[in-house]
Amino acid sequence: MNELQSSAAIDKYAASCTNCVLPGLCLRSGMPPEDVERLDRLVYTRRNVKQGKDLYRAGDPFSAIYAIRSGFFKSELVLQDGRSQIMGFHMPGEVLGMDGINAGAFACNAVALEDAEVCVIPLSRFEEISHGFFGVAHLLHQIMSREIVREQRMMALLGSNAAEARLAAFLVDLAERFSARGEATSDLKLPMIRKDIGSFLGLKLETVSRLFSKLRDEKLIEVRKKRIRILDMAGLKQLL
Amino acid sequence: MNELQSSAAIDKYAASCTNCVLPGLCLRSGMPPEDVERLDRLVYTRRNVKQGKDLYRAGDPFSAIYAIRSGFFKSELVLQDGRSQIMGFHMPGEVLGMDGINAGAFACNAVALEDAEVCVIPLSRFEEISHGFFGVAHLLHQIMSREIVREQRMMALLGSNAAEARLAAFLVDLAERFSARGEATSDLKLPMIRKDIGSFLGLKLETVSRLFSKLRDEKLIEVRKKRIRILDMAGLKQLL
DNA sequence: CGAACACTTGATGGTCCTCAAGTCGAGTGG
DNA sequence: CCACTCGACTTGAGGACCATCAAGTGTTCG
Repeated sequence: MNELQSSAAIDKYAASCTNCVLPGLCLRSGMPPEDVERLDRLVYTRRNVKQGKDLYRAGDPFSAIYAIRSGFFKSELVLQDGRSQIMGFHMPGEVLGMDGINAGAFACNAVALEDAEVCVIPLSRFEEISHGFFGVAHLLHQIMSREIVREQRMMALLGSNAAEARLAAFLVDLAERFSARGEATSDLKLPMIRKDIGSFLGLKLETVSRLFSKLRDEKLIEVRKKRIRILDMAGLKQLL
Repeated sequence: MNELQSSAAIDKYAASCTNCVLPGLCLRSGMPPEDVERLDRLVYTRRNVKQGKDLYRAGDPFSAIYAIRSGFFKSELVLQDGRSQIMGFHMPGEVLGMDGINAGAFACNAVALEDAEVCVIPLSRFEEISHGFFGVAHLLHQIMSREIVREQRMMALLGSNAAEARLAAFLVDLAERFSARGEATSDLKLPMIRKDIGSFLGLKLETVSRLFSKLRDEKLIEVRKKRIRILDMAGLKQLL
C-alpha cells in the first residue's frame, strides 16, 4: 500500500544509500562506491511504522525486503492455536523479510517495538537488477546465509538446557550487535517486554524476571526496568 | 580434494541433472527443461561419502554447495567446550552447505548417517553462472529462504515446552518429507541414533526413549529399533 | 565370543512452570 | 492534580516434568 503513495511523497521519502547515516551496515556493507550508487536505484521509498504496528503480517504477499533505518522490530510466528512465538529481534542496519522469498508470502509478523523507519526494496526490482549486478547478488546471498547462521546459533542456544545461560547469551548477543553499530555496549535499552524475551528464549516471563534478579544478585548486571547495564561481560560469557 | 580426482573419474561420476532420478526435487524442482540443461553445466562431479564420514567440517573453506542424491546426513555444530549440537537431518533431494556463504567457511559439520552420494556444485561456477542465468538465481534464493523458514519452524518447536509434542512434530516432519519424495509416509527408517534425536530436540536420549515408549503405549506408533511405524497420524498431529 | 555401543526402564532430585499476590509506572479522565 | 485503571514487572509457594544416575537387555562388529 505504501507503494501507492503520491509521487510527492515518494520524493519526500526517497532513499539515498549513498548518504545513509548507517555506518557501513545494512545492505551496502563493504560495497564499492559505484555499487552503492546502483543500490540506490533499487530503493524506491522509505516507510514509517508506528510503535506496535506491523511492517507486514504472515501471509501478506512477499513484495519487498526491508532494511531497518531506525527502531527495533520483533518477528513473531503465530501458531494454529493462536499462541505466538517470537522468532527474533531486529535492530537498525539489519534486514527483514528474507523468510518470504520461499513461499512468496511472509512467514512471520514483523512488529515495530518503537516508532521505526525502514528502506523498502521492492522484489520486482531487486531480482531483476541483481541479475545484471554481481555485487548485489553476492551480498544478498551473504545476508541470507547470515540469517541461516544466526538461526542455527539460536537453535543451539534453545537446545542447551540452562535457562540462565540462555538469558546471558541473549544479553551478550544484544551487546555485540549494539557494539557493531558503534553504540554503548554496556548500557542496553531493551524495548521488548519480558514476555517476548521469554517466548524468544523458550522461558516463561516469571522465569525471565527471576533470572534478571539472579544475574543482578551475582553482580553481573544492573536492572532498571528496560534498562540493563552489563557490569561483568566476562562473567556473563562464562555462563555459556 | 575430490575436485582433484582424475578426468576419468570425473567422467564416471559426471552428473546429469537432466537424467536425475530424483523426482522433481533437488535444485531443479519446477525448472523449465532448458534451464535444467544449463544447470548441468554447474555440476561437475558427484561424490561418495561413507557412513560416519563427513562431507565437510566446520571451518572448511566454503567451496561448493551439495545436493543430496542418496543417503541421510546430519549437520552438527561443535561448541567451544566440545559438546556438539545437532542442527538438522537432511535427506535426498535436499541441499547442504548454505550456511557457508556468509563467512566463506562452513559453520557446521555435515556427517553421512549412511553411505551417501551428493552432487557437487562448485562455488566458483555457481555465482558466476547464476549471474547470467535468471532461473538459477531465483531458485537459489528460494532454497535459502526455505532453509530460513525451516529453521524458524524448528526454533518455534524448541521454544514450545512439551517434550512429547517435540518428538511428535519430529516424526510428522519426517513423514511429510518422505511423502514429498513419494516414499512411504507411515513406515519410517530413522538412520540417526536416539542421542542425536535428543540433541536435535533439546532432550536427553533417555527422554527420547521414554517418549517413544509413551507414544507406543498410546497406540500412536510402533517402535522397532530404528524402524518407526506411524499408526495414527491424526493423533500425532493433535499433540502439537 | 567379548567388547563396545544402542537402547530401555527404574528411582530420585533439580529446574522451571503454574498459580497467586502485590508493587510500580504510564496513561486517562474527572 | 489526583484517583483510577491497566499493563509490566517482581517475588513467593508448590508441583510437574525432565535430567541425572544406575542397571540391565539387545545388537553389531572385529
